[in-house]
Amino acid sequence: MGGNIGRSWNPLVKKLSLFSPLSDEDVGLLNALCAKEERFRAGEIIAVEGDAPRSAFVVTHGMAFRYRLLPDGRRQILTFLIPGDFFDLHVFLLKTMDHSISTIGPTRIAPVGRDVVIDIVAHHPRIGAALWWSAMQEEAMLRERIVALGRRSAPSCVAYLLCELVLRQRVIGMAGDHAIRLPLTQTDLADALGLTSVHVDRVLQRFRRDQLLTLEHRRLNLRNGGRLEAIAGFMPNYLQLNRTLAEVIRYLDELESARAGSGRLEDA
Amino acid sequence: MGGNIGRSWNPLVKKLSLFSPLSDEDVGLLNALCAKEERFRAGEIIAVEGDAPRSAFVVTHGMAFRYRLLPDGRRQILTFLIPGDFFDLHVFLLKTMDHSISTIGPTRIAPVGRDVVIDIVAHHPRIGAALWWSAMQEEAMLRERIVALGRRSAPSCVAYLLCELVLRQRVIGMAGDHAIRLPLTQTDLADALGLTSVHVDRVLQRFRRDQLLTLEHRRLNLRNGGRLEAIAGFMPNYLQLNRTLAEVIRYLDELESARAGSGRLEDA
DNA sequence: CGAGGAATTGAGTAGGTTCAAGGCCGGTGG
DNA sequence: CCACCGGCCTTGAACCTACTCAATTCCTCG
Repeated sequence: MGGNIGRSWNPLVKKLSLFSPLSDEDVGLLNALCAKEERFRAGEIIAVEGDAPRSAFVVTHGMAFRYRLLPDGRRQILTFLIPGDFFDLHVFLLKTMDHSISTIGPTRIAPVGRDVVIDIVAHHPRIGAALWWSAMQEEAMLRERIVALGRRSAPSCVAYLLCELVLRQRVIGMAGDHAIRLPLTQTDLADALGLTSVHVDRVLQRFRRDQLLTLEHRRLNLRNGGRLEAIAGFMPNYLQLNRTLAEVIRYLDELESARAGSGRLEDA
Repeated sequence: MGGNIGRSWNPLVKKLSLFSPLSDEDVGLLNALCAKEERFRAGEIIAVEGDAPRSAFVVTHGMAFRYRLLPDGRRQILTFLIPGDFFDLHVFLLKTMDHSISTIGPTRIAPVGRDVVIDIVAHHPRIGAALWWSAMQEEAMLRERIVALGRRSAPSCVAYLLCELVLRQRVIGMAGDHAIRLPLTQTDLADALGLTSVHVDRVLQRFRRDQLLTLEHRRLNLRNGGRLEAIAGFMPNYLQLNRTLAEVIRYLDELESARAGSGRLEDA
């Protein structure tokens, strides 16, 4: 599955491979990137709203989330970041962060300087394409969240978020078929879904009563994933996990030829 | 007001200039792009969820929106697209649309083929950078919407959306200080904010009673914009309209040198 | 073993929905 | 120019989902 150079399993490689066929060199580079990880303890704030962004990041272990705090102290969690997520690539374009980032449990994150990003995109088009695809995926998740917050009931929202987290962890090989790590507190779930922790609790209780899932020791066990997806109205296609190799290759070839023709290529 | 080729005012140029200093050649190219516009009548569907995306687009006149329909017929509007918005640049990366796009009033949109996009990015780094920045801006708007839907009251939501639309139109020179075109129906607003048209109506009535705004002939008049922003908790910084020339230039120079050094550059 | 955050419970409340009906345009055709 | 039509806005009353507040229990970690 993921492995390579050393002996290590690398969620970033695993994720990007889904989209783009990576060369051994590519894989080596990604492993090297992830090797320079920094450790953060639980609940540590990595980036603060208003700061200038410093670098891009790759999550290698643990979990983090983007969030905004409102003046009255309420919090809205925007996205969860799990191992394999390579984010804030646009670091040099934005002047200030419009949100903060914090860890959930103990987490390891590898900062990636802008020069490295530039090098990757310049010399490793397959990684570049895969990163771009992964940014599209994150944007699609934002849209999906808007649909959930806007038009779904609380049970449906909760179910949807759990389904998304399960699928994302499955993709990077971190999920058994029926269980994932879920270090989230009910308050975290609530803040991600625009609900109250009290209400999230009641929803989860009902899910348990209905034999849909169990939660214990920071693990989520799915007892009836199908039914949960039905409640969520979960349509995983928005994660765009259905790429075919042929198309990717064709795209990359186009990149190459355009590059030969002139100079640079690729972009948002 | 709308014209093109020759001497005309171009909302795309206006918008991108905010970020990146464009050469005359750049401007010419953008004008040419916008000249090949197609006309759509009110309520016409431009792209359907599930389809393969065909090309990128620039809105030149009118207004459109991205949306999703749920199985039960409910609708969630994701973003509004106004003149100057250049969107779906990632067209070649995604296999299927995860949402649909439709016009509101009569609207003109210029399709931009992938080869043109590639050419722009390859030969016009300033436009490329500006487009990338504009994509970041769209993503920031998605995040802001999540915050609104998740943690703000209905009046606050409505006020926020109006403030955003006013500011966006102002940026492209389509707003007087106190009035903008607003061809949206109350149902549209409701579907964008996860509310009911009935409730949106009551909120707007209250705004009018409080002398905050008036709505007539598809125009929104602000009577007390400051107070409206206060109700919205509107912090326009997320639109990243505060770039300074120096930074942009520095970034572009880096693009140039990296390009010289190798081949391509730039990316998601 | 103790402490503090997290989960749970209950009762009362409120913001927003639902349903249904009526009124107001603006556009269209005679 | 007027009458008609359909979509949109407006209104009211009943309802319900999810919130608030506060107290209690449960865990987990030190």
